Amino acid sequence: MFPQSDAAAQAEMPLLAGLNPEQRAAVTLPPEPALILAGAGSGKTRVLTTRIAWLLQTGQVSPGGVLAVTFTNKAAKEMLTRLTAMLPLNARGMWIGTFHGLCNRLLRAHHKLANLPQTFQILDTQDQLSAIKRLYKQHNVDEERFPPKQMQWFIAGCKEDGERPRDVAVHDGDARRKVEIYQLYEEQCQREGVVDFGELMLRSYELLRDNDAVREHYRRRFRHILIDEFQDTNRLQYAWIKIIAGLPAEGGGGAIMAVGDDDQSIYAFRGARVGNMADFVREFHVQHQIKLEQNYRSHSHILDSANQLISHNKKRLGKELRTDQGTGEQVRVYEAPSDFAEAEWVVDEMRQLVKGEGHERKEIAVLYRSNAQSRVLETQLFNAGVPYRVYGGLRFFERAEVKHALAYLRLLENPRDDTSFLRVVNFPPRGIGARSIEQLQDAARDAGTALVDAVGNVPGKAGGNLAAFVARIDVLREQTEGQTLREIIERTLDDSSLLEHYRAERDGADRVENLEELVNAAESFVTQEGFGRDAVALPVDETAGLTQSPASQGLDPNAPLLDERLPEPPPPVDTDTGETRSPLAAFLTHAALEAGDNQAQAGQDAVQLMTVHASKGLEFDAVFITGLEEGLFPNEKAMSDFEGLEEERRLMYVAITRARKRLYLSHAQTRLLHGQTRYNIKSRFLEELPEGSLKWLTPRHGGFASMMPGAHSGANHARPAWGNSAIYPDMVASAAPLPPRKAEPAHGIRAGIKVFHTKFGEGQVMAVEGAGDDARAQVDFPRHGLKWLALAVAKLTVVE
DNA sequence: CAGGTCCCGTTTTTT
DNA sequence: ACGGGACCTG
Repeated sequence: MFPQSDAAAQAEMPLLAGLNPEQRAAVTLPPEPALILAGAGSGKTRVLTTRIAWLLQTGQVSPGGVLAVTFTNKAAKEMLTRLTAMLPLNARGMWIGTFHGLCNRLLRAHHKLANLPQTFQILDTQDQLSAIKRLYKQHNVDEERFPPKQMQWFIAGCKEDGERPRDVAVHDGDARRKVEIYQLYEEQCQREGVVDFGELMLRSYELLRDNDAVREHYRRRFRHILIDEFQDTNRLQYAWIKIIAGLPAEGGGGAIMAVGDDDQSIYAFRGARVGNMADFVREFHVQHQIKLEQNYRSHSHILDSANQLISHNKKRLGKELRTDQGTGEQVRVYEAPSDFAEAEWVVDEMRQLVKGEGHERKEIAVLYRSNAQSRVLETQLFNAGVPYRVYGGLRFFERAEVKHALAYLRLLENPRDDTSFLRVVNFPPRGIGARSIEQLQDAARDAGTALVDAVGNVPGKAGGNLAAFVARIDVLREQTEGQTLREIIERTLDDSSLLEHYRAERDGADRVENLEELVNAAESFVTQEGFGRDAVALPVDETAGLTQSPASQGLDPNAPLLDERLPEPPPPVDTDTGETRSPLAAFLTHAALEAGDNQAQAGQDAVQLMTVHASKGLEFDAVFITGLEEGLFPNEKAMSDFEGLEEERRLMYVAITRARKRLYLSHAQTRLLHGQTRYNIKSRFLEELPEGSLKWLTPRHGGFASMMPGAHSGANHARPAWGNSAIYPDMVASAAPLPPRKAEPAHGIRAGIKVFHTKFGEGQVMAVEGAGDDARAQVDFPRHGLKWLALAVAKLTVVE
């Protein structure tokens, strides 16, 4: 699109220096729909940010015309950081954020049109569940019949499909009841002025769908839309993109760039639809598809392994990673007799990496399929005195004491937030028991009001206590009026007696610390997000600016002069979080949309432990992928269908591509799971790797089908001697003593052997668990698939 | 209201 | 095995 030669373009565009041809092509695509297939480690974020910088620098767009959407706050922050490092620019006008963050921004700006109070609060998953449970009590819903968790899943699913209660197809009585509950839940949320995560998306989608002026306004404004991790979008998110961009058929569908990798799609279980990629190409008439296949991360033994593994998937858009970095080391594979021994081995290897080869601990990661696997590893690391860090678990803003404090703060903003009301009405305890609360809830239901408004209807002592609580909040609200965020929070912690309560508690020290940390978090929020500087923005009026024609609005001061006039960014909301409200309100939104770090002891040079899912997007010099066993990885629960297995394989692909220089793969013959020893055979994924890129640290034998020699007849394993000595004579010395073990099961069914079933025919035993009458075996029948069979019932004969 | 007991679930997770 | 939540009792 530029007439200059490459060299000339580069001279003028230092931004483009150092990009490979595909990357440069992607960055400089014309303003038309495009799909970038970005392989792992191919410089995706760099392309995205350089694209934006290039568009700005060449004057094709002003900051206000950019909409960039990510999934996580981390990714959004990263994009913004890199962008501001590239170009000195005012990031204010840019809309870079997560789907939910941007939706929040839209809804705040147009709260009236969206039929929400400006102070609407956001329910996180916990809050949502408690809201549902509360609803159940009010309407006598049977928790047994409609488990709240399931209901929550149902509601989230409906919203992800864009369905309101009236849109849900009903086939039977149970379904009708579920939809009724969904309806009641919606009414409750509306009454209380709260929205859940799904609602943020759906409500803003509907806002755009139902208001022509608003929709047209944003379509005109956002001249360039970029979407990261497109393979992870769900149905509603894609619909949202379509409505904000406009399809070509509707005269829209201009410069929209979707970046993604179908091979790294690992979130189908939470609604992600890889199919959106193909739909996008079709519906936006995509003419530009670019594959980024040059990998800048890993050596080629590692990449070859990843490529070969993923080639076993049938459903792919097709892509192969390559590198200039040389072959590097082979992938090391280890078979351990037990999960315990596997963990020991991991720790030994790590010591060698750190002490012997001078690797930093934080450059070493141990990945596993499920969180339960971290335990053994942690024990070993702890005993060996190796500093480690586990990802996952409760995040800062999800901790009980922090949520209590936030509940008080939310009541200051919105007294009708019943979820928050109930959370703290008697916490710390102030003599308001279940009885009083019940009375209050009944009164509120009868009057059709929020709890706070029904307090006057509760007679006697209970009513007095409740009134005292409400008065306390009211006084706090008045007294903190106009104070800084820090002052508000400190005062709230004191006046609520939360601090006092935890200080008096025996094990309350951590909680007190977290509450103090909350003050710090608020403080850094204020400085980082610029509150206190110019937080008091214009009044929010969603019609302002929409009725006027763009031409009458003048130019964006940041916009370069172009022959084309750019519409001014929409008036009201435009700080980083889209807030125009008080710092407190902004902070509460921040807390709800960004739950904070979930890793302990940050900063220290520690080995990193995490699930494969959590590792996506990260990279390390050395990576251990542990527990490569059938049933665990690929996980049996994910393997009910073909799609499930392919997703597991993509998960393995993600895991492999985390490693820069060294990759270790391991599996254990036995593993303690849910208090029982399970006998697992090694993962099929190990068989799907290129033999030449692997280095077996333990003797290799047999294939997928022939595990555990010596186990193919019932007679052999009556021997209590746990049998590696026969198979791996060289391992006896090095292997750690095994933990005490129960005697061998008498039924003679063990993982790896072939059995015959009168109905299903011949099959292979994948796993055995339980003992005595409870013993069951998972058998893979060629014609019938995986089955769990109770050994006391099923007639299985061992096939020689 | 605290403190004990029973029972359930236990793949992956962000917002 | 183990932790969290619901439920019951003193």
